[in-house]
Amino acid sequence: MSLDHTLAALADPTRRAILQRLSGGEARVTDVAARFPISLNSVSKHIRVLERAGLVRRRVAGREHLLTLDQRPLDEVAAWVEQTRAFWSKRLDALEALLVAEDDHDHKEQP
Amino acid sequence: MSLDHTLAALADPTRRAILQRLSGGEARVTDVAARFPISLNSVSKHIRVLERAGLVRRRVAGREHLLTLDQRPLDEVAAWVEQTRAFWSKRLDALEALLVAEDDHDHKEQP
DNA sequence: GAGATATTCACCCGTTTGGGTGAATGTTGC
DNA sequence: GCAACATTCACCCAAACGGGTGAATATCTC
Repeated sequence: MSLDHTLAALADPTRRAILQRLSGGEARVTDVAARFPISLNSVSKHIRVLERAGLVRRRVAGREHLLTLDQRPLDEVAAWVEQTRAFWSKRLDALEALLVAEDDHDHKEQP
Repeated sequence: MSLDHTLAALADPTRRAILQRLSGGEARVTDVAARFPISLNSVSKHIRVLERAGLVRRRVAGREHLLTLDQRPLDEVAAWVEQTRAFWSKRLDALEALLVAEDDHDHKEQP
């Protein structure tokens, strides 16, 4: 499972901002870097992390590297989160049901 | 926004496994640690990371620390992922629509 | 009070991370 | 061919991470 790489990549605000920038369309490394106060080199490293996580794909055209998003790792994250959330909710619902049942019981005990 | 802490906490497989363990109900630190090949001390550190992210709450009862889940940070992650996914999809749908429109145009050009 | 139990605190260690700089590589355009 | 451009490579640095050990603290139990 590549959840590790994906979640780690998403855990950095600069990288999330890069993804947001790319959601506006294909862009070069330099274009992406222009919006950040850090060096082009650091942005390049962040992009590589996003690439390793599969969130960004690179198309080399001459001296330019065009970057686009890949949604699939995000789909995996969504699937994991929803599955986990559903499981936790079920537990909490069961607990609540149990408490309500006990409450009903109490009401019956006190006419 | 605490997305940073939450995503970083979730990016580690041991920590996700701890959460899974806790989804089975309240447990002590030692109980949680029993399932992992690493030291109790390391598990304790992972638990603290999960606490800092708000995913786990601790209730001290005498010498025992009882741990429970808190779903809210996971809800935040779900909200961010779904919002981002929706935005990306919209872009991709728009792109596809554009391509389809061009395709239609082509068809009209070739009777 | 003494010993066992549960947990954290204070360190040590090797690796990764996020930032930086300067040089190297490859491409474009004149 | 040469200068400008786009990007990465190869380093440096401080901080954080994930693991470990041993000691300290607090609580329970006898």
